[in-house]
Amino acid sequence: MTRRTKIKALLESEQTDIEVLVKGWVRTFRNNQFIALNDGSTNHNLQVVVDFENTNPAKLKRLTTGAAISVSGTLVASLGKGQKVEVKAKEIDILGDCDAETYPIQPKKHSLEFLRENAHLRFRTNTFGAVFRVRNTLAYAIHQFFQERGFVYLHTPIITASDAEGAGETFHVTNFDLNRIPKTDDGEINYEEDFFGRATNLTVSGQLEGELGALALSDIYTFGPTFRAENSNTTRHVAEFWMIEPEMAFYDLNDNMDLAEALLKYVIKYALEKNADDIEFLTQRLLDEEKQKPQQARSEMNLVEKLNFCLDKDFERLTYTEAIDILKESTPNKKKKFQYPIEGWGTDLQSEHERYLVEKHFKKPVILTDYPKQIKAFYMRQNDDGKTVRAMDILFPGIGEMVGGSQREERLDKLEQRMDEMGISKEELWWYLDTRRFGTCPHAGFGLGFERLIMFVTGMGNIRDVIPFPRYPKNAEF
RNA sequence: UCCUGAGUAGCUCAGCCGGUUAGAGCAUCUGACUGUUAAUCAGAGGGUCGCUGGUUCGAGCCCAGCCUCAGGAGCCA
Repeated sequence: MTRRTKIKALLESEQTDIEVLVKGWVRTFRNNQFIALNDGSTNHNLQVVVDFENTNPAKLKRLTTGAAISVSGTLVASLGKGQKVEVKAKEIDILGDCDAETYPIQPKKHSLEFLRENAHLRFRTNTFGAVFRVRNTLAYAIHQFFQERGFVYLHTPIITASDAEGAGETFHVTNFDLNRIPKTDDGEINYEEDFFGRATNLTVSGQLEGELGALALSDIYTFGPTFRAENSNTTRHVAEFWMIEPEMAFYDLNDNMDLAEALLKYVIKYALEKNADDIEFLTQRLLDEEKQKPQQARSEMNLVEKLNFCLDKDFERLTYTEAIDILKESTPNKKKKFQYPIEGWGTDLQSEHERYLVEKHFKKPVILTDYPKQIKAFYMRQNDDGKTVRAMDILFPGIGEMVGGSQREERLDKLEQRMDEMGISKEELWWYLDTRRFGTCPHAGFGLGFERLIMFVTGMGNIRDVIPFPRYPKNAEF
C-alpha cells in the first residue's frame, strides 16, 4: 500500500519509474486521455495519463472538471512537451463526482467579481490558490520575524469595552433580545442588564492593551482579527481584517520606523523565496491583464520587479511638513490638477496627494512623520514645537497607508492634558493611565494591515480578493 | 455615505434612432479524433433582458423608484 504523495513533491522528484498514489481535483480532462490534476500543494498541475482503451467508458465520463479522484500509477518521464514528469495511471477512483452542467468553475478565465460571488469554490482556481498560499507564507514569516527577535506574541481581547481610541465605528456585542431591550427609567438602554454589565463591542485595535504588555515584557506583538463597522465601499477596506500590532518598550520613533521597514522587507523577501512559483504566476497574470490597457497606462515594473525594487531601496523618510512643501511646489498642484489643492499646513493629506508622493515623486515606499497633532490620536507623543506628534505612516504604491504608528506619549501630565482637550474619558481608561503612573518609559509601536500587505505582494487590486471570506457592507455570505 | 458606470444564455460580452423570431465566443450535451497543454473538428440544447411601476400602437433600448455589482472619494489598516 503506497502512501499518498502531494503533487508538489512529485513534480520536484528526482526519481522516476516509481509507484505513486496521488489525490486531487481534476482541472481539465483533455483528449480523453490527459488529466490535469491539482491538489493545492502547488500552482502546477500533475499530468495523469489514462489508458483510455482499457478503462471503462462510464468511468471516463466521470472525469469532469472539479471531480475529486485518487490515482495510483507510475511516475515516469513525460513523453509530451510541457512537463518533465507525468503519472501513468494504473487505477483511478472517483472520490467525488462533479456535475459539469452545474459546477460554476470552468476551465476558462473567470472575472474576479464572479469568483468573489463563488468564494467557497474560488480556492480551486490558479489565482486564488496562489493568493492564499502567499497569505499563509506571509503570516508565518511575520511570526518568524518577531520570534527571531524575542518578541512575545500577545493575545489582546476581541471583545472590549473601550472604543476610546476613536478609531471608527464599532460593532456592538450584546446578549439582549433585540425585540425587548431593557431600558432605564429615563428611556436609555440599560447595559447593566447585558452580558458584561456594560456596553461592549468588537475590537478596533489591540494597541492600548498591547502597550500594557510591552511595559513589562519589553517587546510584544499581536496578530489577530479587527473589526470596523464603517460603511466603507472601497478596494482597500473590509469590516473584518487582520492586523499586526507590535509594541516596544524603550523604542523611539526612529527605532519604530527601522523595525517596520525591516519587517516589511523580511516578509516580502521570504515570500519571494518561498512562493516563487505563485508570485511568478501572479506576475504573469498581471502582465496579461495589462495587455488590455493602453501603453501609457501600463506599469513600468512588473510584480516581481516591484517587490525586488522595494527590497533594494531604503524607504523615503520625511516629515509631514516637508511633504506639504513638496506638494505645494508640485506640478499638479500648480496646474490645479489636484481635486483638493494644497491649502497650507494642518489638514490631512488626501489619497491623491499620497499617491503623488509615492507613485510620482519618490516612486518607492514613503514614511511620513510628525503630523499635526489635531489630525492624530490622543496617545501620540507630543513634539516640543507644540504642534506636531511623533506619528508615522508608511505609504505604499497602489495601496496607500500600509502601516500607521507612533511613539506613545509616556508623560502622564501631557497625556492627561491631551485627553482632556480631545474629550476622552480618563476614568474609563484608568488602567491605561496607570502605566504612566507606575514605571512609565518611552515606547512605540505600529499597526500593519495584513490584507494590505498581501495586496502588495500578490498584486491583487481589491482587498476582498486576499481574504478568504470578506465581510463588507451588505455582505456576510459563507 | 457621496460621485461615476454597469446589470442581456452557466461565464464574458454585442444588441443601431424604440419596430417583426434577442446574437457571438467560451462552457455544457451528442458525435468524431486520440501525445493533448484553457486540445481540436462537426452538430445540438440553453433567455423572467436585475426588480417594480410608468410613457408608447409597440420597450432589452425612454422615464421614475428600488436592489446588486464595479471604479473613484471620504473614513482608515
